[in-house]
Amino acid sequence: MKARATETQRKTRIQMENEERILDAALEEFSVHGFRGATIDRIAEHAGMSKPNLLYYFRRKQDIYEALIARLLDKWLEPLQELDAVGDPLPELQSYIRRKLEMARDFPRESRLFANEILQGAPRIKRLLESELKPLVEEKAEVLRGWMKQGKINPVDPRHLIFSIWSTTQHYADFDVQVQVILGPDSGAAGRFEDAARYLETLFLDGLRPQGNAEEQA
Amino acid sequence: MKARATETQRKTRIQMENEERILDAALEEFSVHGFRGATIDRIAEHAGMSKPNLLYYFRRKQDIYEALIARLLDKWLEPLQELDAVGDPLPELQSYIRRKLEMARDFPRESRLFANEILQGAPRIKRLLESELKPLVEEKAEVLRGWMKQGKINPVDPRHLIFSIWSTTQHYADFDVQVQVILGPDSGAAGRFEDAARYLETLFLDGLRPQGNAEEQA
DNA sequence: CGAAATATTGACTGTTTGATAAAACTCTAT
DNA sequence: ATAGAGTTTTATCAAACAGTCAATATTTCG
Repeated sequence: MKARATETQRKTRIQMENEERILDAALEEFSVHGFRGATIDRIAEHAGMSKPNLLYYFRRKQDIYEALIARLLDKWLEPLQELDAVGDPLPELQSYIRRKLEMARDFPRESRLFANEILQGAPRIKRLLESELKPLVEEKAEVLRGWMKQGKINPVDPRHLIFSIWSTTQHYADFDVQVQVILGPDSGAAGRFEDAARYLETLFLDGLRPQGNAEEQA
Repeated sequence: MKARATETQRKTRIQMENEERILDAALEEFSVHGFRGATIDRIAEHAGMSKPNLLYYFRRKQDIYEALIARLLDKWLEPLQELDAVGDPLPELQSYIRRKLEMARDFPRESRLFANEILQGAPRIKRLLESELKPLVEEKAEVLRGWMKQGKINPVDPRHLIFSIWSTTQHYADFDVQVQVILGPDSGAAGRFEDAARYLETLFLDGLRPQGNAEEQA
C-alpha cells in the first residue's frame, strides 16, 4: 500500500475513476444538505460503492468535503478572473454578468455547495476566502474604480457592485425551486435563463428610472 | 394533560415561555445547519432544558421546524405586502428595497433559515410557496406592470425585478461572512448597511451607465 | 504465469441521534 | 392545604452515524 496522501501524482486508473464518482456524489449530497446534514452512507450509495470502500479513498468525511471545495473554488472564481482592465467597461461588465449567469445555469450544485458553506459561517473555508477571494476582489475593485474615474461607469462602491452581481446571478441556482414556483415550471430552463439575462442587462446598465425622466411627474 | 395540538388557545405561562425559548434556539440551529444538520440535543441545550422536556412541547423535530416556518413566513413577506399601488412608483420601490435591507440587517437568522430551506429544494414548504408566495408575487407583479405601462419605471419582467431585490438584499444576511471578509470586519455593521443602501439605490434607479452617455465614446 | 500492489467487502465498534415511558416534581386554583 | 393539571427528569431504546479492521478479491506488471 502506498501513502496516497503524501504522494502527489501517481494515481491508478481505478483511483481516478472512483475519486471522480465519489466527488460527484458528494457534491450532490453536500450541496443540498450541507456538511453536517450529509452522510457518508448516502454519498457511498450515490457513488455506487460500499462505505468502507469509499473510506478507502477518503479517510474522513471532512476529507471529501475539503477535496471538493479545493477543486471547485478556482473554477468558481474564473469569471471574475477574466474581468479585463483593458476591455471596454460596459461590455466587459455585461459579459461578466452573463458568464456568472451561465455558471449558475450550468453548475447549480457547485453554487449551492458554496452557498451552504457560507451560510454556515464558512468554518471550513474562511482562510481560503481571506487568501484567495479577498485579494482577487480587491484587484478587480481597483479596476472598477479606474473605470469610474474615467467616467465610464457610475461611481459606486465597487465591492457592493460585485456583491450585487454575485447575488442576482447565483439566485437562479440557489433559489431555483422558488424561481420555478413563481415563474411556473412550464417556463423552460432555457427561457428562464434568457429572460434573466435580458432583465439583468437592463438593471445593471440603466436601472429602473425611465431615461431622461429624473424630474418630471404626471 | 390537555391535548395541546388541537386546542387552539389555552396556554400556560410556562408553556408560552418555553415554546418561545425553544423556537428561538431552534432558529439558531436550523438557520445555520439546515433541517438535517441540526439536532434536538443542541436545540435543547441552547434553550437551557433537557431533551425530553423539549420533546414534551414539540413531539417531533419536524414539529419545531414547521412551527418556526409558519411563524416567520408572514413576517418575511410583510415588506412586499406593503408595496402600495397608489404610491409613487420610484419612492415606493426604494422604500421596499430599504425595508428588505432592514430585514436582512435585523433578522439575519430568519433570512438564513429560509435560504437553507429553499436551497434544499423546499421539501417542507413548497406548498406554502404555491399557496401564499406565488399569489402575492403575481399581485405585486401586476402593480409593477401598471407602473411600466404608465411609463413610470422601465419595462422589465416584474418577477425578475422582484428576484433581484430579494437576492441583493438578502445577500447581506445570508453571505454575511463573505461580505465581512471582503469589506473587513472594521467596517461596522451600521456602516455596511448604509453603504449597501446607498449602492442599491443607485443600482436600481440609475444602473451603471453614466447619465446621458448611452452612445459617446472616448 | 505468479507475486506484489491495489481494491473491495463484511462484520464490527463506539457514539450520536430521534423518540418513548413512567416516575417524580411543581404549579395553580379552589 | 391539597387535588389534579401541568411540568420535568431519569432511564431507556432502536436506528443512524462515522470510522476501523482483518480477510478476501482483483488488478498490475515483471
